Amino acid sequence: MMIHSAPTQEVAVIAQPRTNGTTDKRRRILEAAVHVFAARGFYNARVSDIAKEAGVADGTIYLYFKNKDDLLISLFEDRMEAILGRFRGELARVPDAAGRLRRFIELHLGMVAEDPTLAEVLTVELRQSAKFMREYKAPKFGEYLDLLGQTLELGRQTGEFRSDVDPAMLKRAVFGALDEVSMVWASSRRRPYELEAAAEQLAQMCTHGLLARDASGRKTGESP
Amino acid sequence: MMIHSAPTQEVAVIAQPRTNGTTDKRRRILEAAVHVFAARGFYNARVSDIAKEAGVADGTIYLYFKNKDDLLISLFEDRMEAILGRFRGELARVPDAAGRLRRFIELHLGMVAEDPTLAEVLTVELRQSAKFMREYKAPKFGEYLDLLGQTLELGRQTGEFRSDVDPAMLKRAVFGALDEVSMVWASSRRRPYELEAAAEQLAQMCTHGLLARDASGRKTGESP
Amino acid sequence: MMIHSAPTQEVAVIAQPRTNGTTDKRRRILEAAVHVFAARGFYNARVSDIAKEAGVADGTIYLYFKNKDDLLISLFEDRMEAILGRFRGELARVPDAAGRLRRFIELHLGMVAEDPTLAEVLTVELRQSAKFMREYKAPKFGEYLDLLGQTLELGRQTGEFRSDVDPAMLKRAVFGALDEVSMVWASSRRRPYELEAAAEQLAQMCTHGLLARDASGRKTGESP
Amino acid sequence: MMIHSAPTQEVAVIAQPRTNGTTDKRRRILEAAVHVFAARGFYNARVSDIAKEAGVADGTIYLYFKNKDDLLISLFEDRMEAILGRFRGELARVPDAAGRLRRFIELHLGMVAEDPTLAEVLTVELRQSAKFMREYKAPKFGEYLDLLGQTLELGRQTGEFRSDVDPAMLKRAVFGALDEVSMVWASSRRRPYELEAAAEQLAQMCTHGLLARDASGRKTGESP
DNA sequence: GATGAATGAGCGTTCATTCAT
DNA sequence: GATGAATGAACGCTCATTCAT
Repeated sequence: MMIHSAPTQEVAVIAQPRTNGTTDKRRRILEAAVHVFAARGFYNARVSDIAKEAGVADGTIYLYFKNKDDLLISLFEDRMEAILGRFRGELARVPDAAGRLRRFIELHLGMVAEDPTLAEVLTVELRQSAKFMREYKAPKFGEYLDLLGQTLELGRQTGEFRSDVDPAMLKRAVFGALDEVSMVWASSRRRPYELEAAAEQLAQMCTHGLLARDASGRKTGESP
Repeated sequence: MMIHSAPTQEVAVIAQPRTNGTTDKRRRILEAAVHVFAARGFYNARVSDIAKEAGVADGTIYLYFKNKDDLLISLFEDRMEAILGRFRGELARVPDAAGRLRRFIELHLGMVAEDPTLAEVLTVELRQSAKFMREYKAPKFGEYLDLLGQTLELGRQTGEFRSDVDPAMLKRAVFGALDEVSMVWASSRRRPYELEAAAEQLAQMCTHGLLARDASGRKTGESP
Repeated sequence: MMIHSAPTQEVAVIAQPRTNGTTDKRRRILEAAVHVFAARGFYNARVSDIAKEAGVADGTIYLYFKNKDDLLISLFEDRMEAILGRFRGELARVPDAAGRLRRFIELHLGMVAEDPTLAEVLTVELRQSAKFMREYKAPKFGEYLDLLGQTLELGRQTGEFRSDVDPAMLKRAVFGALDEVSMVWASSRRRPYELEAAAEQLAQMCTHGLLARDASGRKTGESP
Repeated sequence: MMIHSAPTQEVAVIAQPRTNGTTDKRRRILEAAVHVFAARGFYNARVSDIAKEAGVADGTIYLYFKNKDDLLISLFEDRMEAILGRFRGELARVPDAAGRLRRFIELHLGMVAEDPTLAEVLTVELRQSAKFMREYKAPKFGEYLDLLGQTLELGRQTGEFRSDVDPAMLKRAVFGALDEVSMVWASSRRRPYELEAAAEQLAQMCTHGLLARDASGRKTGESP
């Protein structure tokens, strides 16, 4: 298994082809926002703190983002964009649903291990955003969830998973499990468990728990 | 299965022995806080809104709670107290670990079905609290998680569950799954799935996924 | 002539029948706003300056007024209310249009002489308000202008004034003349002319200029 | 009478002898400033809006004007310069004071009819400027007023007007009347009166109201 | 000269908390 | 205990102005 999943190829090849000033400043602000939001939470984070950490003036932030809310949203979309790209590539390599589910779990927790700070923000602040901006639909996050949903649906249709699995609900359940495990790990100073081991256990639980047939080939009981 | 799990005994027996004014006012404030926090989120909720909804003056809130943070914390502790009592009673009736796990899942989602508003607050705002009050340890919430942890540990020790299950991590995973499923259900105007069905599926996934032996009695592979 | 037109009756009798706290604080804020707006202009006036001058906290202003704009508007309406009351009473005592026009001029300039600071604000800031709040209709100011308009219309209908006078336009002209004369007088440290003399001259110009017949009883030329 | 007083000669003769870039850019900025100040008012106008409308960069404005205030001041001086030239030429053709006064009124309102946008700015924003820049003396505006003042003084000295007319005050009154009538006309979407008719009425009122003798040759009463 | 990205001082407004009644 | 008017610290955001290119 590969938790510290080294960014496979594209990242290794070229980091930032063109570092034009604009992109750079925007990137620095987002980077700073991750740290400050992680450290203080969205509501307690001061825009001026982010500016200071990014090494720009307060006003500069408003050249790149509409307001504080937009900064958080952009952060989500920006990071999710990259994550989605990587996940799609990785999942495509795995043919069976159970394998994909396992890979997803490994990738998710691998990502958390790589960048705990980002994980904290994506994990904790996403919830509030659902509250404080009723209108924000987090499209990228929807796509992320759908990677899970599609995997579950695939397994259901191929008969790999039980016919009664409800992807719309279970994608939330699996995500919720990963998210909580991630948050606890990322938030606590002294890491309470190994993420690699966690990935293995969660993969076991999720895949075994959903399989249509057990190891002996016997059909598992489906809900009536 | 029993999602709309009617409060079994204690609540029915002693409703409110003494309705002294003080307790009543405190209760009304907490009640109002649930609604306002659910509707607007902790940070966007104004103390004066809670006061208005509770039918008391703004200042009165500070007679019962130290500050806004304390109001949220007290809300957690207060509700968790009741929940813990009920859960402990219910779980004690089930002898085996798998059955207890299933019962916990049913109770948790049943609780959400009973009081979605409360679920929204407990579910969403708990996350932020971890952020905004580093010091707050949420003792009752720890006890709640431990009900899960003890069940998992029980199963592990009796050999019902695989020997490698890590209760400290898995209690988080199970809780995360329940929490996310609850939040989505409680937050969306039109309920995206049935909570009863969700309980059944989650119980299946969690119990089957953790069992030491499959239905044929064969040992399931444990992680090396 | 009576420029320093002593407030005839009502004001002399009872100033403020009930000085309840609320009214008092609101009054002090409005009073302070007059001074600060007069001294610095609406846009350069800081809300905190007004608060300081009123002897209240910044936030207190927002208990009585929606925002800074509303403070200016309320100031207009409040002062105009009182002015309208006085003017209506005074004008009713004069039967002929020319006399009323003269009395209006005397009252207007008398008011300026009494409270130059208020005059400065009413005079200068009213213009901008028309600009910066397109929606604000300044109803009381409309009534004030109509006192002039009605006087002109009266004179036109009784034949006292020429039949071609256009009250809608001329009320603006007369007001504009008074306003400009007032503003210059109130704004300049060393008063450039006597307001009493100005009132006499303006009254002469306006009444003679509008009369249907000159002193010899001959009809004055009307515009074709 | 000639309200739509076509720019008599000079403008037709020399349009723009040299369109060197510098002058052109300055001109475009002033032009844009007129529109933006008229549309939003001085304080609500953003320098960047003016730059955009002028088709130049924000910084360019500061190559031609010291700051935003200076832009407004320069606008006044620039436009007044042209206006003064035209007015002086026109007034010189009229020998008697009453005729000149009438001509001034016609020219002023004619100017407003020609360029209402400019009128709005000159009219409304001039007031604030008196407030926000105590030091700005608006020399050209002073000259403009003096055209009126000199006319009144002329009439007084020749005995055409009553001997007690106070030019220093009355020039303000006449200007105020014209200004208010202009502002209302220029500001309201649907023009509330005809400017030509207004000019005629104001000319009547001002001249008749000031004449030393009425149509029958009888001396009008002077103030004691 | 021209640009426009960057700056940062400045201000309006909010709202948790206090305390005189 | 209960009130709610008053407080004032705190912060998001704007925009005139600068200056490196």
